Amino acid sequence: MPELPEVETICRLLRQGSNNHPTLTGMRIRSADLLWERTLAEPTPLEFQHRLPGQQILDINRRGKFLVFRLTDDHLILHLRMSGDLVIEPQEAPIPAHHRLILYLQGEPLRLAFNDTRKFGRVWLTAHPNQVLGRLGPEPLEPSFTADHLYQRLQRTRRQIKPLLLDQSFLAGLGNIYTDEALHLAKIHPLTPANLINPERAEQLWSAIRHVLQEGIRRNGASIDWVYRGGDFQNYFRVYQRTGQPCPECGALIERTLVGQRGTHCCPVCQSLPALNLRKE
DNA sequence: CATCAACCCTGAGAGC
DNA sequence: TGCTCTCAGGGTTGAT
Repeated sequence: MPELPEVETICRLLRQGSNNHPTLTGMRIRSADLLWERTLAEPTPLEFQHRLPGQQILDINRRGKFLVFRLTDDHLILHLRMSGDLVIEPQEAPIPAHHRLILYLQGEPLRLAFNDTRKFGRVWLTAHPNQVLGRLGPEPLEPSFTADHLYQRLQRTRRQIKPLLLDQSFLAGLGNIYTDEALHLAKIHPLTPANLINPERAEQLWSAIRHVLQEGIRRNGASIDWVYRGGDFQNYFRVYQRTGQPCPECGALIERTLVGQRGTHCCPVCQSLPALNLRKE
């Protein structure tokens, strides 16, 4: 479940380097080893092998939950989906289970590996990154994403707020964890129709979204289930995976329901639905 | 336009 | 112990 904060954490690690490895920026890709073909969304494996070697990594950025490597001629774009991770390791190390794509680097005895247990992750090599990223909604942490901007967008639809926030074309970067956390912080029920959220509540939601994302980044993301990347935001969840435990605000027991086929955690007291049945016309 | 189900996958956990 | 079953999860696609 890498969401925006987890992808941002990985992005910074690759860009800035760590005790164990230097920055990837400026390095050249020597060769690629594609171990699971379906990981590659485009182009064909043959063209990928032909085009990638020799290209230099000019820049590493994040857009929504996508990692974007700007290369000499192309953009290398990765989506980690459920279980993906990127690791830098010695080029001669044994190849762990679930490695799907390995990029060997020039001039350093290192490789960059895409590990993805569930095989949902995808990689694109393209000269036209907008064809992959173009439908994404605004970046929630950008200054241009204001509370009023959010309110205006909420007004345009009657969709339930939780599935709407998960829709990457509405807003880029939220997944199940941070959506549940943000809705609880803003005291909004996940089924609330978006256009019933007034400017005041919209501002609370805007603030909550940015707060949980910034906290997630500050804690280096959340490590849950079998995916561990060193983050500890999971220790600060207010509702996510806390079914039956007390709400940090009011002490009522957190409930788990399904909303748009997604496991959803919320406080039955803090997050109440507007009285829809009283609405006329 | 909004909602829903199926699909892609694996491993963890439950039930037997 | 070891088998089988169910389920979670993001995003895409197609149906209602």
